[in-house]
Amino acid sequence: MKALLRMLFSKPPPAKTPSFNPIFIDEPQFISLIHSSKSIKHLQQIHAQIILHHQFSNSRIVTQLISSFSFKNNFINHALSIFRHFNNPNLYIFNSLIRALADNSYYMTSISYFVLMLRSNIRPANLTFPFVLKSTAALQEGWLGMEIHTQILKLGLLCDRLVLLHLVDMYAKVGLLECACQLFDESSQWGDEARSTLLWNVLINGYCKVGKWGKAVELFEVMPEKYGSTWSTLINGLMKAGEIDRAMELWRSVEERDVVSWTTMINGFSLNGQHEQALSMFFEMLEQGVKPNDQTIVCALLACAKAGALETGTRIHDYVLSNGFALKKGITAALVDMYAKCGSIENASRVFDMAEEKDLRTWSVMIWGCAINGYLDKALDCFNKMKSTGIKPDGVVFLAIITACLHAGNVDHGLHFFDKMKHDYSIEPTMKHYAVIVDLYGRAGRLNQALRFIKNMPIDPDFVIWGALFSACRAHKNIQMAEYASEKLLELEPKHPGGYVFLSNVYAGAGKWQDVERVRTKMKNKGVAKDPGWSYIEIHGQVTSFVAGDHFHDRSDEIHLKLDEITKNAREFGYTPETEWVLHNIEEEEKEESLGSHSEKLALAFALISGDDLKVIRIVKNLKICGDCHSLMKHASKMTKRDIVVRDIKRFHHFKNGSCSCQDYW
DNA sequence: TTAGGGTTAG
Repeated sequence: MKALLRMLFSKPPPAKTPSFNPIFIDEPQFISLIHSSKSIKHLQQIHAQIILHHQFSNSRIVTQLISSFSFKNNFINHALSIFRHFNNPNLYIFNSLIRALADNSYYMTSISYFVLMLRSNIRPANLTFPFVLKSTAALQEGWLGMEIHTQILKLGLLCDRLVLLHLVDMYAKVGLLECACQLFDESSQWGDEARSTLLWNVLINGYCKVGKWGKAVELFEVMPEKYGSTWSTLINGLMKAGEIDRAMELWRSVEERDVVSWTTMINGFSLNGQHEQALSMFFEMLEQGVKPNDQTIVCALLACAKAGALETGTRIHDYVLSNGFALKKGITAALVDMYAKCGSIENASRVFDMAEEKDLRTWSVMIWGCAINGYLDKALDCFNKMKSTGIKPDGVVFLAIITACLHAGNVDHGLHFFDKMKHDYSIEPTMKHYAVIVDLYGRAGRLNQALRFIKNMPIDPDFVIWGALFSACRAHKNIQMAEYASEKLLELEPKHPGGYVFLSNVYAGAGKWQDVERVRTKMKNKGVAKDPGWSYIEIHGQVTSFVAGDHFHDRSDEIHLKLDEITKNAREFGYTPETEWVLHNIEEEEKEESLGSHSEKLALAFALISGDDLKVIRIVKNLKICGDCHSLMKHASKMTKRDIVVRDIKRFHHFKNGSCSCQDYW
């Protein structure tokens, strides 16, 4: 093979006289060359040779070429261009293109080539349908699925077990479970061979995906032979439905727990916000001698990222390095994400810089990391570098870069990128993009512009949009506009606690206690409960969570004593509790007490009594940090001479020597 | 046979 490659690339045949060709390469040689090609450049050279050797109408070779190009991300256009230059494409050429498009998420285009195939009077075969159905499922187009079903019937291909499998899968994925069930029942006519365990699996998966896990359990129980993955599917379904205990019970009953079932549990705990359990499950798995795969590592790192568990994340990073895991794109992106979300942008950058392969997602997590940590310049630098490597930014990258502008308070830059995305890249903004722009205007106090922007949006503003305007009104004390926004919020989601909490916050801020009471009563009458605030802290690799007013911790008394001490000392440095952040109409002293038990403060006190050697105290909070806690953290960082890092729902606050990286703008 | 499968996933 090496000799053949050398022969090919060192002495290409003269381009102008292709008929005179001293080196003859036959079909099997070309095919094995394509299979062994390592880079895109290599493939392009082989493509050139195919043309020079007049082999461009050889469908066996071209089929291989199309699939090879499609395996490399971002090169699907090469596959398309090869297809377009092929005269009279046959079944194989069509199949390989349809597959290439479906595999690269170009679902619509793959369907359109399927249609073209039919119009060109080329009869689809069994191997055409798995990919066409995959695209249909992804597009969520049930009617299209039915049309294709008819085609399959006409061609008599329903008895093909994989065609049947994909058809049932498609119906389950587009939510037409009755059709899936009917097909499943009818399939018994072809015997057990056709009705494979996988077919059961697909149906059970379908039920889980629409949240009908009860039905899934029923099917599972009557299933003749239980396949490993079915357990995982079901456990995953139960976890997604929040049925943690049932999932655990089922998982315990699995005799041979494989990597996938462990990963499902780890991921399931994480999905339910139980990151501590997710991580202890991961370490239990290691203790039991089960080797994690890339996906397990990604899930475990994700749990660290969510809980802000830097120490544990670093431990997993060490594990990855010493156990021969290749730093492929998935793990790299997860590591960068973990370090960035744990507030360690230095380590995130280090992993990122060392990564051999950087895809859109790797760049994307890095830019997000810069954004939430408040490094606009670094985010911009990454954005430009990414473009120079030829990767085109997508909507998510633009969202990250605009968010970076938001946290840096740079309105003009943010608006510039928003326009650039629309006009230069033809990316249609999503609700999230609009929300960031509203936030951008709102935080800068440009409330009228924000409102005008919302009114001119081409899509109907959702809860988040009005919420962003609302927060801005609150910060800039515009009660009239806040009331308007809150009306919109309550219209959209009358059961969502956010709308009520927002409104009572505004009234409380303005001292309008009667109005606060009115909102609170309304909230109670409608049975709406406020989201509890919680915080995570990791000390010596152990994650602990606190909720506001928490007295459940073993060392609760000590924690509260320590907190009193910090507050007292802070007062001597000029800290006064900012009671406007309390909702209730209560006496000043009580208000102070209510503020005093916010979960991030409890976490801080816990860190101070248990981690003498902690140089940096890292806290993760599920809501936005309140002004009072923000103020106390600043004082605490100065008094204790320790850095305090708080990640709230929006961004990072790095407190150092009495000031915060957000410059009090958040 | 020029080529098709499910489970965990940011």
